[in-house]
Amino acid sequence: MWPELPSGPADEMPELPEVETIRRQLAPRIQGRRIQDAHSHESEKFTPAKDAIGTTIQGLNRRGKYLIASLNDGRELIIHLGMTGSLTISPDTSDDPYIRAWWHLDDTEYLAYRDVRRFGRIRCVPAGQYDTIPTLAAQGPDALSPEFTPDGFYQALRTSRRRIPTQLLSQKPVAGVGNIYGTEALWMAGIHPAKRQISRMAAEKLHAALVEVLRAGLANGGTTLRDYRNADGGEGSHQNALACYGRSGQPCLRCATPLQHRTYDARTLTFCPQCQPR
DNA sequence: CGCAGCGCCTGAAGGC
DNA sequence: TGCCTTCAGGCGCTGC
Repeated sequence: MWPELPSGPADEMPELPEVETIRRQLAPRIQGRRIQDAHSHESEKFTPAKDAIGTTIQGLNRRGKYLIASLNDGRELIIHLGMTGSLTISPDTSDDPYIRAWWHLDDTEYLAYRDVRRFGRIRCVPAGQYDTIPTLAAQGPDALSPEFTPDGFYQALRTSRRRIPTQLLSQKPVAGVGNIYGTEALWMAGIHPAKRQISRMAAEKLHAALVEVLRAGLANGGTTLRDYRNADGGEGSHQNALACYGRSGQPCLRCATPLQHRTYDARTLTFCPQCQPR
């Protein structure tokens, strides 16, 4: 018998590969469509969904984990999926109690936002005006953009004395990374999650690992451990490719040492004590 | 201005 | 069986 996994099946949150998968599926289906009507949960996290009524969607972009729909009146509809958010297109509004918002497109279909835990949020702002969305305004280059460079990444990591995983989750050195892909990249790069400073060479390895693991996650359509579904309701398959996240107690795929997990800054990090020395 | 600490949420899982 | 507690965690906000 393997030792127990960390309590319960791990949750997952939509990170860059999951959000980009959804974006690619939705973009051609909502572009050019008019939002005839909209509805939302009463929470102020979601009521801005209704601010987009009467506009036409011109395109759907993404920055980090934020989906950004450009509207024809110069504003943008911004959607963050939080931990359990999903977006699907359906011919009608269902009685699903976890639908927190929907937009009626051209009197034909509905774009539905489902979020069990309500950690996501929706905003409607003048294009590019993100001062009321602090994480979006302050986040670093998107991990799959050309602006994400090894040198810029190293310099960004140098400016903070927080632990490396905490810096990654802040979205400041790079945008789009969450606990799953961050854990995988740290394992790939051989960096212990308690570290606060790393060398230029280690930063370059981590940069390459992040790009590699996020591209792999995207190629696999995202990671579905429990909640994540893409815009067609389908599951990703990258959970089958995870080498470290959720594998505490199981042997490291490189050196067979049992992986360990520990809480740093209120987040569970799994790592190999042999391959990721302090 | 960086950052620590807290709150938001709910279902799942463990304890008794 | 069922009630109660704990856990998970991205991000916004507050205050040091």
